[in-house]
Amino acid sequence: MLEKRLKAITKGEKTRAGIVNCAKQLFYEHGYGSTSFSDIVDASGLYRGNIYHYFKTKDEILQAVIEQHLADFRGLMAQWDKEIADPKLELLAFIHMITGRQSELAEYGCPIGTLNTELGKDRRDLQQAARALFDLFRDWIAARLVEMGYRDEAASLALHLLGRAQGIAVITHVYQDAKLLQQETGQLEAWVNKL
Amino acid sequence: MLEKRLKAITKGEKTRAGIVNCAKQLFYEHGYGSTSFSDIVDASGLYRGNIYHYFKTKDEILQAVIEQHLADFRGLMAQWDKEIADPKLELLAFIHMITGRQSELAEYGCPIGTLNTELGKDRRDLQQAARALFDLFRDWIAARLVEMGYRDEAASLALHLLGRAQGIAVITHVYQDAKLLQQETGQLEAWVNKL
DNA sequence: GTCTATAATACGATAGAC
DNA sequence: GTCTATCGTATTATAGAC
Repeated sequence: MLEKRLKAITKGEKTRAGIVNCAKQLFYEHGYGSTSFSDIVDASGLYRGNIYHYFKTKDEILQAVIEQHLADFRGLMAQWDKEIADPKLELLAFIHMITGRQSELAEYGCPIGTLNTELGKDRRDLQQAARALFDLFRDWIAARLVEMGYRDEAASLALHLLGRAQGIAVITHVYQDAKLLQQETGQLEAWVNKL
Repeated sequence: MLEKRLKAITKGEKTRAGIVNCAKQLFYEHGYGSTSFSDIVDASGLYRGNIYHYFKTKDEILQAVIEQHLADFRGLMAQWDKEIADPKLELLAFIHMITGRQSELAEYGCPIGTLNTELGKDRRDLQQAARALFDLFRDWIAARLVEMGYRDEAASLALHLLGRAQGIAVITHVYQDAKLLQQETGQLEAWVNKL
């Protein structure tokens, strides 16, 4: 029992995390609707009943996937906040993240944008949860802009930056061309530098 | 027989057009994957076999829907070309189209962007056809920019404008807020005016 | 060209043994 | 917590009468 309390990750939690990570990747690559429960079963190497032991429905898996995305990005932002003092350089780090993931973006689009776009059409209940991913970036960007001296404009400037990034992701995905991403992120960097 | 040749639209063509228009709306509102064949049956008021008489598969319906979109937008562009002499004012008409459709965009996103995003994930064969919608706008915008004196930059500026429009559509859809669209299109208009 | 019945399969979800 | 078998439904598509 002591051992159990000391160990941060139990076996069950590890299994659960494996399911979530498999589903996260599948949902990203094929979309939520196009990923079947059996796809998750096959990719995870587990059995159907085993997965249903952790999640009552496929929708619940998506909820966990969204929370995992949130945790991932919060980790990234915490790292930026820790390592980079200048808020403008932090915003450039955000753009650098996009260029660093250019091949994935060209193949599957933006993980948070494509998810919200899919769910926004006829699963608004779930899209409301996925929207938190946009809020996370919007608020973090706005906070950096406040640090830079922008006050009233911070919120709208943050959405502008986020929108530009989304537009770049869509174009890159549609044309599956990372070169387009590089051209456009260059202009977005210039926009940030002029702030 | 003479009568048949003189009539531009036969009964069969009218039925076919009805199917395509129903499917176009359903695909836009709910996505291609989430729209079942039965949904199209119900919305069209026809019978299953009747629809299968015109289209062998659901994918074929999508092909026809994409061609309908192409025809719709070609019609719009032809109208702009006819009525507006100044190429810069034509680009502003393009942006004005976006603001004019703000409520649909907030509810369902951009019809061509969301379609390409969905198909780009695991139906690349169909996305290749849907990409023609992006090409249509890209080429039309680039042609206007050439008229304005831009030569080498026309292609990349066209993709920039298209990307910005897509980004605005995504943000508007995610937050289901037409006000955001108005703010951002205002900035995009300013960008065009500065050209 | 219009209509109905149904095939064949994939889906999410459940039951219950171990 | 691990595994298998199966239910009920929805799916795309076909067959064939009218």
